[in-house]
Amino acid sequence: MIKGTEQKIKDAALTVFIQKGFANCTSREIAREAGMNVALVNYYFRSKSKLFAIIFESVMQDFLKSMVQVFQSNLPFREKIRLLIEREFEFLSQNPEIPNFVLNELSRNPKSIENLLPVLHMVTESGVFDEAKKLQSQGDMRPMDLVQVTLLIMSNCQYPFMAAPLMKVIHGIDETDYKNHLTVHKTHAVTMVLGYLFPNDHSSNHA
Amino acid sequence: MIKGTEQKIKDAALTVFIQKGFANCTSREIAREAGMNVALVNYYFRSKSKLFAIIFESVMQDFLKSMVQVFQSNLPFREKIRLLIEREFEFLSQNPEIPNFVLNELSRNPKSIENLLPVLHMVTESGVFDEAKKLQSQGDMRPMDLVQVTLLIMSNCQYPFMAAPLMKVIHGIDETDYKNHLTVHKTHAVTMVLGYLFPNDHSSNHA
DNA sequence: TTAGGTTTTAAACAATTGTTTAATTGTGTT
DNA sequence: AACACAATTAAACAATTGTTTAAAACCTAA
Repeated sequence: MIKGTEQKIKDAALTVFIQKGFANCTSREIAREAGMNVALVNYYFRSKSKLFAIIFESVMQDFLKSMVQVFQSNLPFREKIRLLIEREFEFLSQNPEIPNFVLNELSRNPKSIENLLPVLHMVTESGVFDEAKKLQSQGDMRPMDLVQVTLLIMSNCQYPFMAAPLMKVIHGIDETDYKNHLTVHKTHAVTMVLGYLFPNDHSSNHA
Repeated sequence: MIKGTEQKIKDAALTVFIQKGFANCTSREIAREAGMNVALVNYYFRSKSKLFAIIFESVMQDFLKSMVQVFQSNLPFREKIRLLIEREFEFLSQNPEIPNFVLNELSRNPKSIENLLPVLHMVTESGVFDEAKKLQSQGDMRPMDLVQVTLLIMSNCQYPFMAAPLMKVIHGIDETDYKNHLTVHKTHAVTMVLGYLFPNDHSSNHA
């Protein structure tokens, strides 16, 4: 299939923005990556900032919608968490720079998330939070604030990908080695998080 | 005490670099923060890059030396881990932007860590890794690669601070609320990680 | 074919960047 | 006081930035 000019620019922008961040790249760099003139980028997207906003929002939408999809499934809560973690590892294996990209932008410009509030509400409205609270009141899940639950899950999924350069140099290993460690790490993350959230269920507490 | 010009520049650079990153700030911004002329910054540090390198290395040294200090103590291994996590939370409470700062720079310029290899070796030479391996062979610690152990610890310490802007917007809470969640989260991190690393020791497995 | 429009380009714009120059101020020594 | 040297500044430099302009190339329909 042939890609139109607009899509070519979006693809190039995604590549460059994610790799170098907003401030650390130039309009001309994006144009070059897309194989065209600088002016044409602005002809389609008015400005570097507007182009960035579009890319950022599309990345966030993909990310959040994948989460919501898991939450809306009719799996038991415990399996939702497991699936969420496994999916996250899969996704991040192919897009390891996305967490950094998102967090950087949010700290650079906290308002950038405003247009995404509707998508964010889909998470709340999916009912996962209520589901968790119910399990907690039944004693089937460790009682703790859901902010902590979110943190436990995302910490153990996202950080290992974000910290790749640091880990490689600390342990003196290369890219391939580290990727192998990451696939192993997925099972640890699943076992540990589930084991902590559901301390009464010993079916998969110990590897 | 009176601060000399050179130190004033370093302080200003630390503030600005950490807050905005290398690419997203200007030499003039640093000079203004230090209350002086742009040329004076270069008079003392030759260039923006050289100044950044100095700041980066000093931040990393503080960070790593604090780790080594824990490792060199004569606490039992389990307590070293606990102390490490607690110290990390303390440190990050007052310097929450440092992980982002470090990881960004490492991905922007992987060579920036080269001058720090000697300090990095202090971690290896502290003997923690051997200590862990010994405990594992004795069956006192869950058998797993030490890369994974490092990851488990750092994920659950650093990510919660890095993801503050994202978490605040996902759960619709403000800075104060989130800080409270972070202090609670420390106990979860300690309990979960220790419980996972030492599954046979039930003394503090369940909160 | 040609007229009217869209798409693409080269060139220019003003603003900002990191860095340097040359002059000014300050400080301490003789 | 006069000199020498360090510290500080204002001004300028060339390069790069995001953005705009005006012309060229392309397309489509009559």
